[in-house]
Amino acid sequence: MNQLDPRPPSRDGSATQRTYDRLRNLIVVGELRPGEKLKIDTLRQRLDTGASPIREALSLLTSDNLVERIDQRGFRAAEISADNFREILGLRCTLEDMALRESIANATETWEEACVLAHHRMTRGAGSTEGFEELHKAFHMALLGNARSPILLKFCSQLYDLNIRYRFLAGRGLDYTRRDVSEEHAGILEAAVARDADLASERLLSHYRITGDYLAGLLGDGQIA
Amino acid sequence: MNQLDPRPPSRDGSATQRTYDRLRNLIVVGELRPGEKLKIDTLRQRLDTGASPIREALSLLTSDNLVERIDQRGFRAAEISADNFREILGLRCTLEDMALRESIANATETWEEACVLAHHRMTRGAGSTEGFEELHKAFHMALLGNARSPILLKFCSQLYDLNIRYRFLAGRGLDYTRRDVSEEHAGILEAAVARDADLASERLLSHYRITGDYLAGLLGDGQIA
DNA sequence: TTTTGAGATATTATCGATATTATGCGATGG
DNA sequence: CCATCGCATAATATCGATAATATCTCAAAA
Repeated sequence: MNQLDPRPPSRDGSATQRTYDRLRNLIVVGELRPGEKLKIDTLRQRLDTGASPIREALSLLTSDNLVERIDQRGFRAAEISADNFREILGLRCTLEDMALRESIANATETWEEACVLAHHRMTRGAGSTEGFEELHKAFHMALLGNARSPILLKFCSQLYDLNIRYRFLAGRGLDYTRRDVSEEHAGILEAAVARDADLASERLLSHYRITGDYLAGLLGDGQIA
Repeated sequence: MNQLDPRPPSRDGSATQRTYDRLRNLIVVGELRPGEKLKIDTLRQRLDTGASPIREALSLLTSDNLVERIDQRGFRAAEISADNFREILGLRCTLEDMALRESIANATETWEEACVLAHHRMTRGAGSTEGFEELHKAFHMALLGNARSPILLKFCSQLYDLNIRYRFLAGRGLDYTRRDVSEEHAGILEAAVARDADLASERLLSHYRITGDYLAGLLGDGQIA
């Protein structure tokens, strides 16, 4: 009877974790707008949970640069700016280049298969806009995942989220319908599987910069706010 | 024995902020050992505050990689390992190199003066082991401080703390009495003020690697645990 | 019209208590 | 004698309430 409880193991962990995930998602997809005040009580109602998990989740998101804590005046969703976006893009290119090379340097068959699998799932899920972003991130992280650098990977993951937030703010799917990203993804995967670090990195960075420059343009025009 | 904060009025009145600062310090200087269970109630007594600020501070420290949160079993001080240290050292070299070059590229007289000032204060404070580390970090951050990259600087600051923790665990002052670091600091400052990015970066990284290799050796021998 | 300040309101930060969950120990059955 | 189960204990995660703090309103004075 002890271990046979039907739900506890499968049921998601703590309320804090759930709240953290949900809040992060709300901010990343732009449902909580940049600069918006995040009132504890409002969120408490909206997510149907207590104040403690909310506060803890907001604290964690502060460290992810998705939320800003203001003196003693509570929290707000992080502001956006062209400078901020450029910094994210630049750091991402540097850090992912590093991670990708290290990942390829440690290449194993297991890793290779994980990449192929993640890519397959991503292409499969391309239909539903909803789950796609999750799979897209999974693919990119799978590429880097063989780097034995947990801290570096954490940085990359954080930067990924910060970056994708701008894409959502610009309107979802906006950039992905304008060119054939599938082609780019396939190219990156191919180079990685071939253990060609230089080529893979070049393709990866180009992949980022194309989207990045486009978004930077929108930001400059004030079309994202 | 256990010296209370030399600067107890941690500027902000928030109990959370105070608790965060104090806990971080306790972990960095090794008073809370790597892997040690961090029981809420014990800390609550020790720091004389409520459970909420403790939890919030621990959450923040989790994001700094100084504390690990275990499923539903609370928190513990982050473990240490040779791999972890090597990763920190490597990342630090890469990121600080980047930040330093950007900082120098944006060089202004104000920044230059801030660096000189920070250096002066550090040499002045070299006597008291207590305040020195604070000033030492301030000097290093001042060098990087002109880079217009808040996220990058935040990463550098985090990595600095993670790194210095290993130095404390090896015994404070251990490495700083073995060679003339003042000389190294002066050299870095000189190159930075002269706007010579290549030279400054070379000296900075060498500064890190000398200490780093030494500590890596200790870790390998199992002399740090 | 603009500025200033007191009171009222809203919101946060913090505390104390409870319920949930893990852990350790001892008894029971193989 | 060893392994397993269940109970007692301890610790955590969460909630509800309170105290501290900021913000807003609006009237009065310059």
